[in-house]
Amino acid sequence: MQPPLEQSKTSGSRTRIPKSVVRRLSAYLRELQSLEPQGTETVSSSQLARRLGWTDAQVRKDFAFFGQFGHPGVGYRCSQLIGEIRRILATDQQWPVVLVGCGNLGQALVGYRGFANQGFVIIKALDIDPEVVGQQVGGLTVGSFERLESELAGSGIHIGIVAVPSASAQGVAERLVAAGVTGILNFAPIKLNLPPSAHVIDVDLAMELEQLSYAVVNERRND
Amino acid sequence: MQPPLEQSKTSGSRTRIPKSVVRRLSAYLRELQSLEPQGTETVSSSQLARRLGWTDAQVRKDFAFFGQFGHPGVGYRCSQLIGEIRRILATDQQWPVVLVGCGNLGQALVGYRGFANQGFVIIKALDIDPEVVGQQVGGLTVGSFERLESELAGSGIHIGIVAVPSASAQGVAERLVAAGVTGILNFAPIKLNLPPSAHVIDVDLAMELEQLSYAVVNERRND
DNA sequence: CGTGAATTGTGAATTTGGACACACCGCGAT
DNA sequence: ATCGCGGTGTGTCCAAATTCACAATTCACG
Repeated sequence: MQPPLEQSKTSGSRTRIPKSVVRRLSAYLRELQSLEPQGTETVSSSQLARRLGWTDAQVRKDFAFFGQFGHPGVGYRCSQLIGEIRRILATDQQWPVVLVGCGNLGQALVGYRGFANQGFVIIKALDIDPEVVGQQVGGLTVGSFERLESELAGSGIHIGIVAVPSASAQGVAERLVAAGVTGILNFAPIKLNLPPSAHVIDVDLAMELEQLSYAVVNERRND
Repeated sequence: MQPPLEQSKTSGSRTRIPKSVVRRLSAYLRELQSLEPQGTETVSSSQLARRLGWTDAQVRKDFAFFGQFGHPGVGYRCSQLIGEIRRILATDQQWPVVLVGCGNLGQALVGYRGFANQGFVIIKALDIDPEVVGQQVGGLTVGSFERLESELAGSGIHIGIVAVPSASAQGVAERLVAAGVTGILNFAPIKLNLPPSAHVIDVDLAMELEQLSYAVVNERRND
């Protein structure tokens, strides 16, 4: 039994938090956000679990990583829990985001309502193509990627979205990181090679379809 | 030691295959596809591992689920391995796909080159909005979702993409399943409730950004 | 044709993440 | 005020997945 040094869950719990837990946190948040407008005041771990297809213990364990949000005998108060999760995910603040690449996908992302709902606002859209620079996309004027550094100066932007062709993605990402972006959402189907200070999340849509085709062909009860 | 009953890895290995393995298979495929054009004939498990940030043992174990594709002392022949993986993922064939929802995102998806590269072709684009039905989107004429069943009749479509607002997603998905679609790529940020015969993969873009904001705020060495 | 270097495939060990079960806690009803 | 029910937080256990380590195999080269 170690002495209870600085291990009080409620503040800075230093037990490494698995990626999968943080991922589920987002899922809980979505579920709560769809529950609250229906007038649901409180929700129990087993209700949440049933809706998401997991176990109640899982739900409670996940929350326990970050503190004690529940009320024994009652469950979790939706609005409070939403607040807690947003605080954990750091979406209780607005995140300005830069988008690089205003092709089909990029343009769609600028107009995507789901981002703003969760606190992410694309405030800069950049492209390398002179034909595109200067045009209006969803209320934004496309800036020049070549002037990235000056475009970002003082903007407080730490998150960037890469929606450029595979061939350009690595270079774009490096330049973003050099300009102070530490989180990158990458839509190019290649593995970015960046310093460990940079956080990358890949969204490979073809990969998702591959998972589907595999699942469809191998009809089994293993989901 | 059990007798070698129908367990010859090479054909129908009946050891349940973890989802995560199939996911990595897609990643290997991308990496190989970017390697081959560079003239790389063979690749070793440790090379692949280094590029993807995993361990060599992991790479070999993953492949071992499906058979023995390697050549001791040599490694894996890229073109052969690509073929094997595509066969496993069932992307050695063309998959016709139906898209429902031709808003910003939907339109971008129709024009997305990455799909066709991996064998997925959106051959039907549908929408519920009479304003949109009949318009041209990336070479396709938008059809009416209301006529879903007749649109899909005899098309051999088993994969559908749901790119509609959250409120309509559940209904759309149910109707797709009823029309014979067994694999659904869902962009709506809600949990679809479907019979277990249906395979669903969720792509929640705001969730991905949440993972990023969490990572950016909690700068740790835990990725 | 034999030897050495390289690399696979895989059993064993280790780590990680998830399920179970239960003590404890509040609230509501009587 | 007390009792019982519903529900959380968590120690313990179990399963799954990752890493380790090594025998077996192939190719290159002399």
